Amino acid sequence: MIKITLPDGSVREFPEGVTGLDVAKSISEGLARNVIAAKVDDEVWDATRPIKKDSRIKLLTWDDPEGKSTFWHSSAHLMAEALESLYPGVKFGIGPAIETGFYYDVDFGDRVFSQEEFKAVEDKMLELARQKSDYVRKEVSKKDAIEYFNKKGDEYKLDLLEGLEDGTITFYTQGNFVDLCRGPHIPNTGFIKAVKLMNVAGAYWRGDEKRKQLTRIYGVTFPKQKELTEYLEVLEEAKKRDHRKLGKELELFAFSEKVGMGLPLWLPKGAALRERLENFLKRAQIKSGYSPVVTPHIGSKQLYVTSGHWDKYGADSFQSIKTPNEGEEFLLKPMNCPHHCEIYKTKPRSYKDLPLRLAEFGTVYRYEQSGELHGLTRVRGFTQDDAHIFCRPDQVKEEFMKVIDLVLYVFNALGFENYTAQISLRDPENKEKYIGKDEDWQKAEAAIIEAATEKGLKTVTETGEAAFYGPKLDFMVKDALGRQWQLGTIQVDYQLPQRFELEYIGSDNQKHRPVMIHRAPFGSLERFVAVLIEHCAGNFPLWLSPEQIAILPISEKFADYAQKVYSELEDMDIRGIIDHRDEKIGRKIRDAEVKKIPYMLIVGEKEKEENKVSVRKHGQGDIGAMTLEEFSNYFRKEIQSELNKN
RNA sequence: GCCGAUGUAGCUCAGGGGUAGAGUACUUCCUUGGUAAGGAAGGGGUCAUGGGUUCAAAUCCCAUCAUUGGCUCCA
Repeated sequence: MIKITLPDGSVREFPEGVTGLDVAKSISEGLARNVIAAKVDDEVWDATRPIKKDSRIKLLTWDDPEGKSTFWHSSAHLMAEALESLYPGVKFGIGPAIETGFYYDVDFGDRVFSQEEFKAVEDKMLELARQKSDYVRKEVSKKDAIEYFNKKGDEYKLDLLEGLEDGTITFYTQGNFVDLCRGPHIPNTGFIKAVKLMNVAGAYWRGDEKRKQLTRIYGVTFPKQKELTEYLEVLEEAKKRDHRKLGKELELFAFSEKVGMGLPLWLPKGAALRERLENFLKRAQIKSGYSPVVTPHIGSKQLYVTSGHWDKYGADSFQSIKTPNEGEEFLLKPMNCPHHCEIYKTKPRSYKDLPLRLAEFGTVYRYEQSGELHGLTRVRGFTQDDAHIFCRPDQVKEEFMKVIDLVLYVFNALGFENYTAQISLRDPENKEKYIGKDEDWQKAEAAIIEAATEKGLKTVTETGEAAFYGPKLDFMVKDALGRQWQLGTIQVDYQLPQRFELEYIGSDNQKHRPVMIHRAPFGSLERFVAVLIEHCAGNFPLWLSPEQIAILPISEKFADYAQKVYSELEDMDIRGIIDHRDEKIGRKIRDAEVKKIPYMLIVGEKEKEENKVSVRKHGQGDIGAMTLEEFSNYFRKEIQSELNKN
């Protein structure tokens, strides 16, 4: 007999070789039907795998994240089985579960697999699922495994096997499909009730550009049809929030083939929004001791040779601008830091001058690969809300924490609550990818981790994601379709000050080297606006709305009064439009609602007489008549509360 | 950059080897209407661009460009 400890702490005895499923059955039949896998001493196991020693176990169902991922991983196998039966001879790469769903990388040989064939594969998967084939785990020797895949002719599995130790290799079989797999899996295919293939894409084998490109098929499955339907509805909703769609509908920005790909054009309404964001941050930065500066859009090539960027990115950038003079070369600036370093150098600095915080909304240009461009989130020309803090080494942590405060202030004012802070450290295995001394890296990494911990940020740490000159902390936010984007960033840099030979005179009257902190709370205005659009589904906070009010005269008889209201509001710094069209009020209201204008002011006979406006709030309806004075107070109060959230 | 998909009116899209369609927006006229679409008429497209096949191409084929889903990349 062995002792099994359940999550509630209770201990039960079972014969050796008991399975998670057996344990579930001993609790209730209902639970047993829903058990997908079992967590045995922190490792997820098949629910049907015998347990041989005393263990803690937790039964996993669809409601557990690990249950879902097991379910989807098994679904990937099911899809592979379907593909193998429909397209004999296909070869398989890897087929993991992902955040929602799964994919499998498949080599179809010369055949092109397209979305047209999804239906057939889905049907086959459901047919196979209905057979309720068990997922059977089998330990195999490396020799036998190699022999099996040699015979099958699957070079990808053979490649994977090379990296595996003999004695740790397992196969899983369901129906006619055998796969090299660590597991775990759901008990049988019958759990899978709803199947939807999402899309196909190319993916390099092992993520290596130089290797063969496989066809990656994405799918998602559910234990109930209803859950699939709900999931698809959520996706539909997300599409409605897509900033590319809303940006066009709300006339915020546009792209032009003639201007060039990845170069956004800000339309009047988008520009208004952007300017408000800029002013908001500028004010906050002045309060926090930043000094605004302005630098040109190009810089001599020598500037970037000094900074090290030329070496690192020169070949993959917009190429240099030549002048009529022989040998004179300039680059469109891809970042503002080198310019700011030169500002630092314009005069000798004392330790008493530090920290020096130079801020600039600097527009930069980067040659992103064409396939990388994406709406406003990935463009070739964008404006960073950049600043560089030059400080003494002993000030790094404090400055870092102040920047975190500023970023959180911005996020709060705009209602971002779902973000994670990603700490990116260097990959200790690949030190040649980075410049600078080990000692500096260690100091910088420690400072970031400490600052983030002290501020109580929710963090994830990624090794190998650091910039080439230093570690960083990025604030990550998801877009409407669940794609993750980097917004604010804070980076510690010991390298540039060295390359530019920046110095300050310490209290000891000796020369010292300052540390530089790069930071951008928005990241880029472009990406920030994109994420903001999706975050609020185009219903911007009142203070940011490009058009805060729409004045809707009942008929053209009230055009004069409407104009008077408009001018008075303008004096109160409330902006908007008058709808002078020859349309009925119902129509004007509808159009203003569709344009997501926060307030509609309806003016007619009644209002003119009483010198009032009838106020209608977007998404809510009529909130009654007010004098302009009353409306203005109401309006200001709302803006106040928006900006003072927390 | 790579693999797949897409490109028809300002916008959303239907159609499809025999010379172009809807809704909406726009213009004009009628209507002066009180809280989410009043009525009528009209203008608007080298069917992304360049080649090829064909008596005939917007439609089929190829290339290019752009968009898009991913991959790789992201100072």
